[in-house]
Amino acid sequence: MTDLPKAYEPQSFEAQIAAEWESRQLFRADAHSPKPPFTISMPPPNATGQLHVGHAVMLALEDIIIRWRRMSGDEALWLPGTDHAAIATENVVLKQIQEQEGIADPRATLGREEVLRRIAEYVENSRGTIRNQVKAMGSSCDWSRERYTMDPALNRCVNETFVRMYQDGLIYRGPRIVNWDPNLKTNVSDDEVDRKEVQSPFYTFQYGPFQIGTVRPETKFGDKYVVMHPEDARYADYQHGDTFECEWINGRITATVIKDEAIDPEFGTGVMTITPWHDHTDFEIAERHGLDKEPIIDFDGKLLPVAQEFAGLPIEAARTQIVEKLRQKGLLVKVDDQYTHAKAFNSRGGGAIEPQIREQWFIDVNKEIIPWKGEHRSLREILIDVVRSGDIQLVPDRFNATYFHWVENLRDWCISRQIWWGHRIPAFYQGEHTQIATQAPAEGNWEQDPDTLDTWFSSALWTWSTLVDPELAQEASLSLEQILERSPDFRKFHPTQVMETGYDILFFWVARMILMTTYMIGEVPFQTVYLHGLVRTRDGRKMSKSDPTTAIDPLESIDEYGADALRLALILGTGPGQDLRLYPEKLEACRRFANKIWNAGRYILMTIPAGTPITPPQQVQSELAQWMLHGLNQTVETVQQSLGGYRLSEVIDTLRGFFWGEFCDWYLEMDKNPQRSDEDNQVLAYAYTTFLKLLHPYVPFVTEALWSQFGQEQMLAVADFPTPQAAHVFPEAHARIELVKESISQIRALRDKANLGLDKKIAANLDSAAHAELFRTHQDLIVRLARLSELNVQAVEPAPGREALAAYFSETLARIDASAVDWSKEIEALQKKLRTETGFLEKSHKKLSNEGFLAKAPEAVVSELREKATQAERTVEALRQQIHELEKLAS
RNA sequence: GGGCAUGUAGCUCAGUGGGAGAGCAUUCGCCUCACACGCGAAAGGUCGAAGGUUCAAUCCCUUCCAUGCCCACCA
Repeated sequence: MTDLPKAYEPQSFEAQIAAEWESRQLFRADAHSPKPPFTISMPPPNATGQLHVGHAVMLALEDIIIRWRRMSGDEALWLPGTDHAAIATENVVLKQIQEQEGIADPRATLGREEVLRRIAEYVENSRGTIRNQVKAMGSSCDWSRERYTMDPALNRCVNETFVRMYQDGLIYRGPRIVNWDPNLKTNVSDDEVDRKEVQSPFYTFQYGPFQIGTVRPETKFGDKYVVMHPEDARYADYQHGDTFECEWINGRITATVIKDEAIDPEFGTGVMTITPWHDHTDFEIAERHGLDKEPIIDFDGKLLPVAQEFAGLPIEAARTQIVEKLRQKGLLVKVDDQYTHAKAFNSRGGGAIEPQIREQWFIDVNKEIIPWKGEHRSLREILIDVVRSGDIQLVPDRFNATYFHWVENLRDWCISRQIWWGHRIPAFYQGEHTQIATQAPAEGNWEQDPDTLDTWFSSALWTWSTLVDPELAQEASLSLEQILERSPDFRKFHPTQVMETGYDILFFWVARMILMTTYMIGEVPFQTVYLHGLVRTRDGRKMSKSDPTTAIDPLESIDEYGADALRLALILGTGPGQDLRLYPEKLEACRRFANKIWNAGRYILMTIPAGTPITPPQQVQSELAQWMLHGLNQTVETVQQSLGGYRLSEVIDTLRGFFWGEFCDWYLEMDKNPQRSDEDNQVLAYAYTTFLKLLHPYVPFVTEALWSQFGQEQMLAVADFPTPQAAHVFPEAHARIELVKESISQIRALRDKANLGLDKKIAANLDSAAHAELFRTHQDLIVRLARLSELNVQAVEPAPGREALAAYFSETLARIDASAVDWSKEIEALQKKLRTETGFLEKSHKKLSNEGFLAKAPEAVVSELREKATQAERTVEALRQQIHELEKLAS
């Protein structure tokens, strides 16, 4: 019946199946469908990027969820897209121009328009790459709705958002200290700053009557404030506001004493001078006391004229010279070369951060003006409320604590960047005048703000800006409300159901989507946030793209093991929020599972007649079939429960265990019977195709390939997900077959030992009452399995059943040469078993004579323990006898 | 300094208030007509340590030890 190739070779069919899904438009969502919506917005990978293993995890998880919901009858939309990744992209392209064309400063040489054209060109080329890579993973997203954070429609949303926030007074412009990167010549947000431990000399200088500590002497020119803790007894003689004259780097200065609690009296001398222009803490102290601020370093990282003889020097060079000058003046008290401290770096590929004060745009997170649940709340309060109230659920929920902590310490968000690639700030200037508008004023000579918005500003709108109708978004006459109102996608698919992303961008992105969406739309962007962990190497190192010795390339893995195997490997053995280790052996094991699915399918297709229905059989006579259906039914139930709780690894564990361990290893083996009835065939086809459906969200390719052999018109991707069948509950049959399995396993173990010449008790075991009963009722199954389990087929065959098996074993025993056997090991093993068994027995007896236990434990537990204890007694007795006999043999 | 995790078989990890589980690796026996990417069997664990709650703890509570991550203005 089948034309399937013999061997499982995923490379030979995966691409074909993906193309088939696409040409049939199976993943295209219908905004007018009556079905309930289920939406996932794909976290947009950087448009310039290559698919890396972190993306692969994201794609696997989301595809599983969306396929499951689609098959379960939801109108499923998984919306893909890419992010323009402002700083990272601009940086890459500028570097490329520098290296390939030898242009030292491309921005100055080429101008804004040309640079933007080049970046756009570069992005256009690489967007296609990532799209194909996403498809290779088997992702069932709706490509007809693909979006890009720089789409015109999204730009409209960005501008509308900016303008409304400005009008509400939530966006303001002002001079603030920012994290300036002199390398990339832009500032970055607090969250984009990485701190690394570095060792740099810690200097102590004489500053008037005080000794002050610093690692940054080069900023100290303008220092005319000396700060200490108000409670510090050592400096009680000095009052806040006292002034004194002292000798400093470039001559005498007048200094003022400031008392502030930000100072740690334990650190250094408990006294420091401040440089408000170039340090966050100092800036805050200066703000508190209304102190002067003065720039010392320019935006290129060089000293300003205030440094006099040092002006124009870069920081590092200036530092040593200044220290030398102070030493000569006798003001250097000591140097600690071993000092380590956390220095700030730009995590977006830049260098050291040099804080600067600049005019920047900010979002005010504390202004309580937003109508929310009948009150006026601030952005920060709403952020807390939606998670606390359960409107948004974090999975796993332990991230609540970190989330609240972050929100509580949230400062105003600096949204302007001094780069060109991105959404340009919709602020227009004409002399003294400023206009904030979605479009440049028609009249007059207005100049737009040169800065662009933080990438996260536009991605914060992702869930809803991607659902606005792109054409409506171009209608300048329509308001944003009207556009949203008339966009069918937005009305149908927002809010989304699940946001799935790495826990490392909970703050960058997830929190900001909540912030912007609740403000603009008045509803949450998503209901559930599923957070996945980092991918690590076998020994726990973080997999890094730039380090080829640690990174596993998903595309190479797909080539070698298939996309199905990769998906499984990224899911198995991991919970939400848990880091995951990936290594070749794991991929190999997952490939073997796919191979097992393949071969089981081939066997079934080869042995059932063409046209066998895959519908659930109505009447099932055979006990074996009943056992199968019962187990399958339980599996479906478990799977449904686990999926509902997003315990995605548990699901595949259950499925693999039951499919491989029960269906293949027992059912298919016991089923190997030349005279199979129609009923048997139908059960087989039904059970197997049910597995295909259950497994499909995890391994879409191999299941779809096999499904295609069952003569169904509909593709598996849109088949109905299995639900428990009330008619398939057969507890008695289930219990009996389980007993058969257990007995057979025992017989196999005994047979192995007999071959080793180590057991004298086989005949006795075979004669035990329980086994005798089973042999009588299940001869046929046992014989079939005997044939397949390396038991001596000839011996069993013409007279099947217990007698033949017993004869076989007696014969084996007769062949054993007692004198050649070392019994001591076997005796030891048996004694160990005896010890654990008696241990359990003692424990059970103690429990059973405990009144508290009898009174408080559930009845089922008590009776179960009684049974087990009785059984244990028998086992103990049997073990004693065996040991006794072996000891006799040994002597 | 605050916060959050983790510690279970040699390795990677599931799991549960009622005699410890999977995959890989190991040992032994099998090329059995779906699959050697396989089949059968075995071995391997004071479930990090010590207390407490409970009739009963690997699981709940406390403390400790180890490991990792996040946040924070220590100049």
